[in-house]
Amino acid sequence: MVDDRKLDVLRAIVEDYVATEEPVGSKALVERHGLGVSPATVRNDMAALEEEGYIHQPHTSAGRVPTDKGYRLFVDKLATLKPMSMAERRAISTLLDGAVDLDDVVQKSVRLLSQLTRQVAIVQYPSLSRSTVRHVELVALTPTRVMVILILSTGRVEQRLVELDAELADTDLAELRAAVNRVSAGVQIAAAAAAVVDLPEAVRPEQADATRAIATVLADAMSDHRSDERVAVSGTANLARYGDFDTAVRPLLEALEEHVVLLKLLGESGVDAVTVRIGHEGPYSELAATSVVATGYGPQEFHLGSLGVVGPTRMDYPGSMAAVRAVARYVSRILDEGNQ
Amino acid sequence: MVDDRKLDVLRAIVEDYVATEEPVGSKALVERHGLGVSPATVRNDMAALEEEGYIHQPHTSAGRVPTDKGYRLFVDKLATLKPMSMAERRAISTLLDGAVDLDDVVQKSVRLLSQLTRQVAIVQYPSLSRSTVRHVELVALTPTRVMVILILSTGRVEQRLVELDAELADTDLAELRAAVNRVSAGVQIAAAAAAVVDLPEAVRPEQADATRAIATVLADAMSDHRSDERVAVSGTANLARYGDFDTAVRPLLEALEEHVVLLKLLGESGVDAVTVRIGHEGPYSELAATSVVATGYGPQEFHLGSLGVVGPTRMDYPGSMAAVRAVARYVSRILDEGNQ
DNA sequence: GGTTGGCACTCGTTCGCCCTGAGTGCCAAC
DNA sequence: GTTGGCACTCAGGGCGAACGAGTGCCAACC
Repeated sequence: MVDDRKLDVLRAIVEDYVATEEPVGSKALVERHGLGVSPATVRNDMAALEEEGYIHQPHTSAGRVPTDKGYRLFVDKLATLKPMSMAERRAISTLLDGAVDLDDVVQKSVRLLSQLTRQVAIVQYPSLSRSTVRHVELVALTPTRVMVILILSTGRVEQRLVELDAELADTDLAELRAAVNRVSAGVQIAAAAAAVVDLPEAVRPEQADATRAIATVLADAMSDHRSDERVAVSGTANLARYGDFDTAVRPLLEALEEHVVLLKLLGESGVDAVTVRIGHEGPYSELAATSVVATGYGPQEFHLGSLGVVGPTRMDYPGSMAAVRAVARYVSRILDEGNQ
Repeated sequence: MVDDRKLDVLRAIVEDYVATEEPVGSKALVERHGLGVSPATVRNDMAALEEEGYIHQPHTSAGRVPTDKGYRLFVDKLATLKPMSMAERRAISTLLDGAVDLDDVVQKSVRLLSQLTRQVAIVQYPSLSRSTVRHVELVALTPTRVMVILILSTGRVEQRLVELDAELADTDLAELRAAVNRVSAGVQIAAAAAAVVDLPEAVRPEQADATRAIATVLADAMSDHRSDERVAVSGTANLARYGDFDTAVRPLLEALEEHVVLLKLLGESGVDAVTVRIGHEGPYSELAATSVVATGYGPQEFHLGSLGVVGPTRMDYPGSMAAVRAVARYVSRILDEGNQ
């Protein structure tokens, strides 16, 4: 049975442990929080909490430390989001409003998030596969060299260089450009890729070769999942505050190099729903000492990407959750504005 | 006086210390390197080397450790570049030949460099300010919304969105596009920016407003030094091998977050000239324990950007220098090919 | 029945101690 | 100039004692 006071005790333990990084004992607990009961009572509660697996004693003569299960209960039942201070809100909006392009938005958000939370922040670039094609531009750099530029609804731009076997007249290029845009503008990227590869059959024979070359590259760019894996990371210096280097910092540093791993960590939480993954709950056993606080972002509740922070299980969940949500909302808003 | 044998002794000390991370004594030295003299002789030389400041004794009963000055002498006089193995060469060329665009080249090189050297690798994106304009594309997304795309000689693409006060006809846009390209194609970016701002006066009055808006944005993008500061970093996990966390790892992690700092670290060594900055020789006193091995890259000896590695002063200089040079050459070659 | 104060007990941490051994500097001999 | 010998230094490791934070349990209390 977990009654109210036991929850209070758990909350106090989590808060103290997060603040001090040291196992917390019954006496310190009643002193620092106005629990209104004696240390002995708290000890009884602690024994019960330990029995049920919410806290744990590193060794007999030490205080208690929350377990992953304990943090989970804390997050689910106890954590009320810390409201962002006015100054913080202002910092977010002025910083992000000044962003000039998509890259800039991502860079600035990730930086901001790491500063707000003093954790490692991760922001995924808006997913390529979920966006639609806004425009395709073909630019002849030389008569046999065409730069293909793909502009997506998110503001993302991809470019590729194509070498042609034969020269392509400007008028042909213009025709081709029109044709490509006809079948792909406004269309989801995967569908556009499919439509584009069918193009060569629809054009005049003398354009077929060039069209085929360009269509191939374009389809390739549209289905290039490499760019789906782009993420920005900031705040690795905050890892320096970690206690145990080998079990906590090193695996995390390694994970941060692997963008695929990062994306899996972030997961796919819905827009406006902050997900918390605590220690072993995550997919990687090496990261059993780290937690992830993440959420999705995108205009109109449409999931375009994820962002979040990673840190030690012993982290400030309420604060991180609030910051993650606040930044995600601003990013969503900005993407929305750029898109109208 | 530093004679040949003393240099041999210094080289042996550096090599052993780099390998073992422990102060090296006279006995171990004669055993592991065929110096052909007795430990006592080596001790005399060591005393002399210490006198002259090339090596240093952490405490009385310990072996010797090279000083920054010692590493400097080692690098200047002693380090012959370790030739890359055939396998390494092949890895470099196959990896980098597979790169699809500029971003990809940079990402892959930085990754490669960190793997080859097992250090933190840094690659600066080709400098915006040194490139020329290859093409400017104007795309009307809506009648009052124009996407400006700037394609540079390095393959870099910048894009900006412009909102117009009034609608702009397609024919006007085409005219404007032609005019912009006329004054800026092939021109160094700073000059192009200047030329573009003069455009509004050359066009028909009814286009002037739109032209002005577009020219402003374009000039802004051309002179945007923010993007000059872009760098890619990889291999931070290698920091985990560092000994002292607080004096070595933390300041470096912090520096890695500050791209401006990184660029200053990389410096501006000439293409094909590998520069080594050892410990305190660098501009930041907090980074007194780290060295930088860097070089410039760019086609035809033309400096477009820098790349290099940072690591502890106790690092494998010959290996790092060779890897840095090899990667820089490949990158230069690729940029050159893309440009012909 | 839950709460409290008291008390014996546990055990990780810290400190001081000694010892060991790697490495040195110096000197006399070659 | 090189070498072997030798006394000296001193960081690091191992050991044991003292310390103290924190506990569990029990009897008393409300």
